[in-house]
Amino acid sequence: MDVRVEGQMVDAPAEADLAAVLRKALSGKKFKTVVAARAVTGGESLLLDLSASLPDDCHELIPVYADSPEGLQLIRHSTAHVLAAAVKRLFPAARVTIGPAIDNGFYYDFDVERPFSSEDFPAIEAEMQKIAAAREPFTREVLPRAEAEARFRGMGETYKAEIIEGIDADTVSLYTCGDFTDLCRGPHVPHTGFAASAKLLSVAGAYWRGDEKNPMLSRIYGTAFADDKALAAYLRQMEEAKRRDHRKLGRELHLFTFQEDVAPGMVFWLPKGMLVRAILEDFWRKEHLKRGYDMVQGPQLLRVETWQRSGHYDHYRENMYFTQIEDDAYGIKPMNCIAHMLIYKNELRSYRDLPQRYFELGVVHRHEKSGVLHGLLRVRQFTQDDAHILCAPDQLEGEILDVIHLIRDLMNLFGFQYKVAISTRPESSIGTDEAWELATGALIQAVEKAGLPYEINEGDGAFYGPKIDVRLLDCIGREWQCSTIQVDFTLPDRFDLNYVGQDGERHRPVMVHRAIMGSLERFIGVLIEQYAGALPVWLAPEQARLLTVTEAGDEAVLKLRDELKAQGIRVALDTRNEKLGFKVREAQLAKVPYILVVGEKEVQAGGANVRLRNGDNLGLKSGGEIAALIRADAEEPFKQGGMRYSFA
RNA sequence: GCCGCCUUGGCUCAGCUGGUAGAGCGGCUGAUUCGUAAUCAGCAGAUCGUCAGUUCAAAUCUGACAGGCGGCUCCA
Repeated sequence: MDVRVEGQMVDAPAEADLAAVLRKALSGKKFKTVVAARAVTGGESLLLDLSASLPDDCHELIPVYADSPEGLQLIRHSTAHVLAAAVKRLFPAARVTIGPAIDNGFYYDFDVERPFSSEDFPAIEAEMQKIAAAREPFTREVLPRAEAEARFRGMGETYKAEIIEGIDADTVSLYTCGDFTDLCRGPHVPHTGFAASAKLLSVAGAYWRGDEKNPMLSRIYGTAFADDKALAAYLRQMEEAKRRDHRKLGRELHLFTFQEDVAPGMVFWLPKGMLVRAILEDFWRKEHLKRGYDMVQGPQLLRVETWQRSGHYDHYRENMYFTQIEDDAYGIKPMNCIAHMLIYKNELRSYRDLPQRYFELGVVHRHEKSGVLHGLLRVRQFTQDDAHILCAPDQLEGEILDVIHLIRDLMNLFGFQYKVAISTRPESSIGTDEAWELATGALIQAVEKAGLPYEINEGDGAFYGPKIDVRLLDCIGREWQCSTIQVDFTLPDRFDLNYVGQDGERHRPVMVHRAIMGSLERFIGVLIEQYAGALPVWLAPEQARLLTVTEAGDEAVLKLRDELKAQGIRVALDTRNEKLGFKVREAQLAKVPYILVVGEKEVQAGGANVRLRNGDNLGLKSGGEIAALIRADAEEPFKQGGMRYSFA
């Protein structure tokens, strides 16, 4: 039969394996880098081992190369097997569990008496190298389920046996490389030689099947590439990413600090960081006013009875801080919604008043478990750009759409890549089926109307309603939730919110909880990493720094400073008795966008020599020109989007 | 909260198998007036996270606690 391979037709004998077919079409050099192949039959293509025999109705074979994304995933998955094989040789008592490929690498979880530490890596890596050098073939066998289960039980591999119990099929496949056999769906690379460019990265505890109630396993993370060069490049890139870490940059740029012994998980904003925050807040308040929100502010402490009524006391107590004042118990707010509802309830509302959109930069406290704190990205006290929209049911979709547009505009302003997910009804939840259906439908319709790609997270919604979540990435690719939109039919009920409809009857409003930046702390943290500390000019705490060459420039520089300040430019002076190179270096490391040098020439001509933080030199410019330049630069990001910000 | 690792001056880090601490940057003082990523010199600054224990002797060993880092779980 004839099979197409990369454009050429190959005659494939019956019962040929994929490797034999590919070898006919590809040069020897090329063939060596093939790790698997996709067999195209009819409309679909199946990823198969090279040792698999050619499916009957296959008319095309697509080779999967080692350095392709799919090939890398296979290499990493196979390398996880090699890791497990090495561990079993060195620690025969270890029981294996699962070991998948993940983004940028793989992991394998083991049940061991003594958890692994990174000190075990050299020995394990050496053993892996030995296995790789032996180029052991990965061989596949298919067994009836019961037989496979018995075999793993016989080996004492109880976790594997447990996995097989859960598999809904008559047969399962096993893969063997050297002396190690693992339950695995496959496919795998042809031999262990493809696991040669691997490195173990870290150890971690992980619960069996991700459940806190299950035993803690010892997980080893690693990564693997097609060759050593690619591996080295990746490791260098990771080093580079660490330089963007907002915790490091926050310290170096004097933006914020933590005093762990005084207030763990709570930020001390330093003057420069607070200035960034203040600008961001100012912009954001104005944007909300433009979009029809009203600013409100509720109290920080509410009496405990209120939290009991809202359900927070039952469902959220472990995350709350409480305090006792005289004879009364108070809870510090972990959310802003209750106060906003009480503000709504302060007056009798008509359908004509809807929607009511209450906006608050609300400071909330949540007692997060100690192990989860992470710089600005996970804290215990944070400020939400929170709003609660109370509307009639038929206004719901339009309101959600407006919120999505606001999210889109903000993300575009900063050039963030983001992921959207819709979370549906969880098992333990309250409310009627109709309400859930209506709310979920409204969310999906709105997201589709806005043209955003999204995924569905089944059963991941809040207990009172479904939600849209938007996640941003930090510098090493971890996802952090920022925006969230939640539809809530329950709390308006619990607090007996009403509006008088056209019919003169009382009706229940729907509440949309939404935050766009999510938490200002987290958002600024991601922002710092996104820009590697070099914030856009409109947010830069110090937009320009004037440097003198000698003290002969002192007088001129003061005049220039005042001129720029009068134009609303945030400008600082460096008239220290240091060499120019030293001052330029410090300004550049401080990521000041405009470095303005005043020496003898500039004193004569008036103005300053303009250097940008990327090293470009724009030459001599007058004070007026410089101010115009900086303002134009500050306004640049706002040109495309639907937003404006006036620089007063 | 759970698992592993870590915790030495403001920052980054040395300190080997136990004999009561070092450097660079930064700070201060002085000299230098020097044109686009580091001018030179001097000085100050740490009971080595906390509390116990082992020891003649602990930054170094043991334990508990606190905090941090990487994960798990959770979440904005």
